[in-house]
Amino acid sequence: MNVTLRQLRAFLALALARTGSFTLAAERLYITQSALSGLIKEFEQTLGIRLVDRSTRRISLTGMGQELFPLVEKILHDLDCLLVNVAERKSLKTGLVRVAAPQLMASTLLPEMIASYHAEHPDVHIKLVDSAVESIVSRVFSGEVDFGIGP
Amino acid sequence: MNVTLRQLRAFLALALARTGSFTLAAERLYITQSALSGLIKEFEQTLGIRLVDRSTRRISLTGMGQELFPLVEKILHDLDCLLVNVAERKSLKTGLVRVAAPQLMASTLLPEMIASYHAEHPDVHIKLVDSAVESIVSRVFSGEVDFGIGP
DNA sequence: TAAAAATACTCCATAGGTATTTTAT
DNA sequence: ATAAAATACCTATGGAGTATTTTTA
Repeated sequence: MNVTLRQLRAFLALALARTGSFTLAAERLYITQSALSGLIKEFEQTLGIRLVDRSTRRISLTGMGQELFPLVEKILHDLDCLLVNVAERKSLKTGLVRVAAPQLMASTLLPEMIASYHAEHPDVHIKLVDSAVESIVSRVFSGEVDFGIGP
Repeated sequence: MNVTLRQLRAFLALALARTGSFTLAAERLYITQSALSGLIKEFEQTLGIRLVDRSTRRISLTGMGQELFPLVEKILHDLDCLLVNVAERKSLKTGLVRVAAPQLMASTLLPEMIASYHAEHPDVHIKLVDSAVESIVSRVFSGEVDFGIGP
């Protein structure tokens, strides 16, 4: 058997559960005690070493379990950071950007710029708002547009 | 769907495959091209972003794929280090240790020491080799024992 | 047109749940 | 005696393979 992320997350939840209980840790993972028991058993078998001392009243990590805990925590933390990072970067590549510009500019310079930008970032939609020069700033401040272009 | 280690390893193998081919990368993972294709597809769907530009002649990572690559590599590297580490520590907690000692010591001091050590490390077996004082060193050098104790 | 990726489909392994048994206090 | 972990068993999901289709240089 190979180590899986599910096993690592199970171990981490168990190690973090200050209550020291399979049942409690399982609830936090939204799985049953039975499933958590199985995951920890798998993990221990894969490593070939016992990580948790069980008793019916309270559980605690073995020496090896305590050594492993911060390392596993770091790996999962790194992974979660990576996933969040991707999600954030992705959000920069999609969505809607609203631009206020004077009508002359909106009909001459901008279409070409928008077209080339669209080629690079096809999932970003751009909404052009024709504005009198003197109202551009107020539209930005009001939040009606994301930014404005003026002379 | 959740990210899995298999998906991460698949992505890493593909990114590392300088040949730029699903088929080749799949072989290194000892899975079929079909399975690798599925894993990458899953991974991309989970992240909601494309990581690999495919063509029938050559594949390459997208911008996001290139950013992700070193991060994924690090996480998997950390994990593999952790597993090796456990294996090494485990080997310190099992196995056989051979000790050469003079008969007097072997029958007086050592039994108690061995007993208390055994309580801590039940999987380490200790073999006592009675030796004349003058032969202890040579037994160590010959590799017949792991270490010797003498006056 | 040929080489490579994607897909359809099938089978089996495994994950997780429920119900029950075992264990330790 | 009781509370908690382990286990037995069942079902459903998913992973990987084979065979086929689609794609693009």
